[in-house]
Amino acid sequence: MTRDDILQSAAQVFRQKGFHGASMADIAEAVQLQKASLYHHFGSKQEILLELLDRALEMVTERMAEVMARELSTEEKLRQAMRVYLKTLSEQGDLVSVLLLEFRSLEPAFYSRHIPNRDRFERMWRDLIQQGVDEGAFRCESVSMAARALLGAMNWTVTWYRRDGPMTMEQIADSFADLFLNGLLAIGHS
Amino acid sequence: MTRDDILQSAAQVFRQKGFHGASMADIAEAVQLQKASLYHHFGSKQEILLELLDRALEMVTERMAEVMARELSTEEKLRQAMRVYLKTLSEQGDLVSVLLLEFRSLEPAFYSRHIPNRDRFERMWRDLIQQGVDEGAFRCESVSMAARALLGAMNWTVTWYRRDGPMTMEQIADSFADLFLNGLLAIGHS
DNA sequence: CTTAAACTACCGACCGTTCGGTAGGGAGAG
DNA sequence: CTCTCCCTACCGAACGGTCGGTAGTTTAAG
Repeated sequence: MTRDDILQSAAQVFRQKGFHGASMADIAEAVQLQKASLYHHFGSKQEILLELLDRALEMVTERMAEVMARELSTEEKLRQAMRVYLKTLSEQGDLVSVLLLEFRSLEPAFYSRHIPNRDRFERMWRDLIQQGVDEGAFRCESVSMAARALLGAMNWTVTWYRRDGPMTMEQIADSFADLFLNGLLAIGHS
Repeated sequence: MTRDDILQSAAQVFRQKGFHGASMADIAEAVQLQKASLYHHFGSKQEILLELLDRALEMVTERMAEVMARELSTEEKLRQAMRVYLKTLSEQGDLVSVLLLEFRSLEPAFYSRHIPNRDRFERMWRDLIQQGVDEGAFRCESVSMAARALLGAMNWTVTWYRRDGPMTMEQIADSFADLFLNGLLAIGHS
């Protein structure tokens, strides 16, 4: 059993039961180990959560940066960013769910160290939108509110998306992108 | 101490620590009672959560229905619905946070009884958007995806909104409404 | 022989919950 | 007016069980 195996099982258990609702015994059972054996690999339950959050955030940030570096129109970049992020959310559902839903369970010390990374990821989205506004491709009152609406809609999918549902994450991403780019109104705007 | 006092404090504690992270002793302390005394008013910790969720959902559904009944254009109705929902979210932050974030802590039996009410609330939003499409005022590929994007953006505010932040919930609501109605693109759509 | 990784056995603390009991305030009978 | 009875609200103490975490031992591979 490797560190990674434990993390993967822990993410699964945390997603199902929540951090406080899941016990070390639950994690141990999921990874087919005795509870005490977990402490050979990790110092504490908190440490498992912290590493999960770090890894998850690093992953989504990395993938986002990769999209940002592409040579594309801002509109297309936004579309692809949404597609990549939501695809990550479906492929690494356990990991990202923990990132989005359980980071409030971090102890204050770890929590405050986690926040800056989180902000960095959110800023990438703000910057992307801001770039569109600067170019004249986008138009919106508040860039930060637009970014938060966008991220909110996408993040919230962890609460209802099922892999065996009627739509794939790519379809959902395209649907969201159309909505955010064109809006609901049938007539063009002034 | 009334049942309501306990519920209010419980919502506050659940929001801060999560359902599983909060103990009956925490709730008792918040309402200045011994934890044994809580069992005079409620049968179990689960029962407190259940009643909180029921009340919260009933409240937002009621307010939403009130807006739906107004004689307005569909666009204006959507704007007002968003304003009312987000205002509720800021005024009853504890209650709605528990509704949105802790309902997964319900035991399966209660959970399945809760779901239909939840669906009923979400359907109101879908119906509102569908009405706009039928009238020709709105245009979107998938009504249910639009509703979920809308609700996701709004629900996610519980994770970042602070009452002492730079924007009021009304401003945020208007900002979100403009974004969802007009979209990001600067040029009119085809 | 060493060392990493797993085990069994256990700890004190805390969990949700229950129990027996009490303070105080009406309600009804005499 | 008072005595009895009951009721609501609450409390201190304790219950069985589970929690995160530790100590010490065995296993297995290099």
